Amino acid sequence: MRRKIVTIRDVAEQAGVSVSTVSHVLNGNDQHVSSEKRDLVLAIMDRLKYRPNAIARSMVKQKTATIGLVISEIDNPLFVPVTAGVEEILRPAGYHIVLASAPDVVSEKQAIETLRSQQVDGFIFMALSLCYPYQHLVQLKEEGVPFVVINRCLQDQQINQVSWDDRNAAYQATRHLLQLGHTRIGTISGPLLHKPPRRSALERHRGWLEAMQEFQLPVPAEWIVDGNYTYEGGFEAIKQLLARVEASHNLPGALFVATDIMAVGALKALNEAHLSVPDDIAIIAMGDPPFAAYTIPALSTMVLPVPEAGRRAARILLEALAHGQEGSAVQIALSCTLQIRESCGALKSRQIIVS
Amino acid sequence: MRRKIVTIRDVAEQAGVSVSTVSHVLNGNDQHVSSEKRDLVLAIMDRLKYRPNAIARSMVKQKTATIGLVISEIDNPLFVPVTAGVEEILRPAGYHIVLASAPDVVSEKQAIETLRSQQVDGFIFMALSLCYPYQHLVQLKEEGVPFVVINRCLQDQQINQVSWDDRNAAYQATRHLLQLGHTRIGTISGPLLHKPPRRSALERHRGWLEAMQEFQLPVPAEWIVDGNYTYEGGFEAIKQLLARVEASHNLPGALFVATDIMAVGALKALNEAHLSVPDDIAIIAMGDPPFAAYTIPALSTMVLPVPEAGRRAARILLEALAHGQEGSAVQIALSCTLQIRESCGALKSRQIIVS
DNA sequence: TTGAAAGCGCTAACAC
DNA sequence: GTGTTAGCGCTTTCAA
Repeated sequence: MRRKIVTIRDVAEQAGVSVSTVSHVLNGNDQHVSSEKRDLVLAIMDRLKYRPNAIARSMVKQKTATIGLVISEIDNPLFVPVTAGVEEILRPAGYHIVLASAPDVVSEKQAIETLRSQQVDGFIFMALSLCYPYQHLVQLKEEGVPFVVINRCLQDQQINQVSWDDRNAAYQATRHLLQLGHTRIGTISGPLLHKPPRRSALERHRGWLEAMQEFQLPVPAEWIVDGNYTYEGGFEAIKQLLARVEASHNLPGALFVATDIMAVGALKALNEAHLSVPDDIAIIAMGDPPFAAYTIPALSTMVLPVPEAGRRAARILLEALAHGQEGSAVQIALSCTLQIRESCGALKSRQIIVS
Repeated sequence: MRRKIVTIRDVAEQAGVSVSTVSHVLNGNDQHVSSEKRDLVLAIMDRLKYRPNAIARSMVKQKTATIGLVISEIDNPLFVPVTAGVEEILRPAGYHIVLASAPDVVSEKQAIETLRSQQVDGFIFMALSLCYPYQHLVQLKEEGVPFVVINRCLQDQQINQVSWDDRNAAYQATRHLLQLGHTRIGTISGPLLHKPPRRSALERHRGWLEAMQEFQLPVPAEWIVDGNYTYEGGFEAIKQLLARVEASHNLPGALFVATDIMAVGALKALNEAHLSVPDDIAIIAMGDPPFAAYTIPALSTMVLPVPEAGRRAARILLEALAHGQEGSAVQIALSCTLQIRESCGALKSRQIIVS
């Protein structure tokens, strides 16, 4: 990369000491070096603009102080805050992050291979909640490579995992609607029929359902519509809902929408239909990306603690890196908090739960 | 990283050949190896689950096939599409990307140091358009390290740069408003008074001004308000504009808003003031992040070709990596295209330009 | 406290 | 074609 590479040997020569002495001051092994020599060496390094070669060091130490962060969808809004959380913990610990995006299992395997040949010390996998096969992860584990997995659907108790408690969050979201006095609550769900299944979509749907059933509220099939986790899906979901109830005029008074982006699409379709949110239909969503606060009306939503997931994952990994993997795996489900904005409106007259 | 590391020597031993033969098949130097031996070696590699050590290879080859991507703001919406564009070009060329976020000059210098000690082969710098000092970049250049800079404010003709033609884009945006028949056009600008200056804010403002002056249209000071490139800034800008014209009722009929996020804030404030977009005020913005299509009304905007900037930067870098830096630097200003959606409405009765 | 020397896993002359 | 060997820049015993 540079014309003339300054090596530890050049420094040693200039300073009139041996390479091992230079190496010692480089690594802060002060007990092995007299302070005069140390200062001298430091001065020479400075003068020569010596830059230690991390590659060479990694080769002998058999570790690189870098970890691989493999992301299933680089344009997922969760990606940036997770990365930020991971960085926040890993950087002060002296680790670097190398990123790989791997939209499917095949490219994930490839990414793992590549990163391993780059000698990363461990991995964090950040996924959609897709229930992919994960045999290769089990194998990674068996080979003794430390890693942790965020937001993935896998049953293995031996694998470090952090995720969100989607079911409970959806339950709480629905309860919020109930507390506001709503009883006619429909849902725009994530892709319930997707193959492979999407854990979060299933769990969120289940949370909504449980809340409804707990209060013995009707959940007509026409109020359940799949929005496929996209803006367009949310938009179409409303169109479809409206078409379904056209004859019956049986419109729900509120909607639990499984992601904010679908809620934004729903808002658009509702607006086109001249239906007001929250007056005609209240909406609560989940996720809380930046834009959730910027819609008209601003979205009430369950906030996923995304950076926290990154931090937790990083800490778990650091622990594994330091003390080996021998302990049993860590499994964490982070809980979400309610962020009340405008899309659910105020208390309605009759209220079925008080809590 | 693994208990027992399989090396090229193990493979050679098992196959009963020399390490150089193994190395040759590893590097696809087929002309130097008989096909029987090659197949044998390949089989052994497979059996032993041999994984080449990229670190060791880089050490001897004096290059790592990785480039450093340093980003000034990781949560800038431009970041992901730029990265995607860079990846698209670099990956097929066999390069890896290591990411560093460096919000200020100091951490940028640090990031450069760190990445250089990791022996990256080159850099791409992706910036806000801040006019930071860039002495360290000049020095990088002098040391012969190839790099290219995206969206940065620097005058050096010797440095590879790709950016957007902000001035012209703003000019075109304003012309769109003019063509629609607007003549009373205000602006919500980026931070014009920021230190260090922000090139894009200045240029966009200038583009608007030039269009207005070209048609000798009035640009009253009360129609120019600083929105600081944020949602909140856009929101407050409208509040302020409304306050300023409260007495005179001298409201502009259209607004050139320098970024979409400010436009979203403006939409909110306008909505609160019961002013309709585009009927009372037309809005055109710049940037075109995903949410620009999702607002109500959807934003007409000048789209910055962000992935293209990433691709260009990557290609320039690849070129420099392959053939050295001896040629003069490449400087590209990408032009933006108009995306018409809803926020400007339809043609008004009288129209001052036809083109 | 200091230094000499043996590698880390791989490539690339250079011999054969 | 194939093998031998000298490093790449650094850390780390082990002696001195």
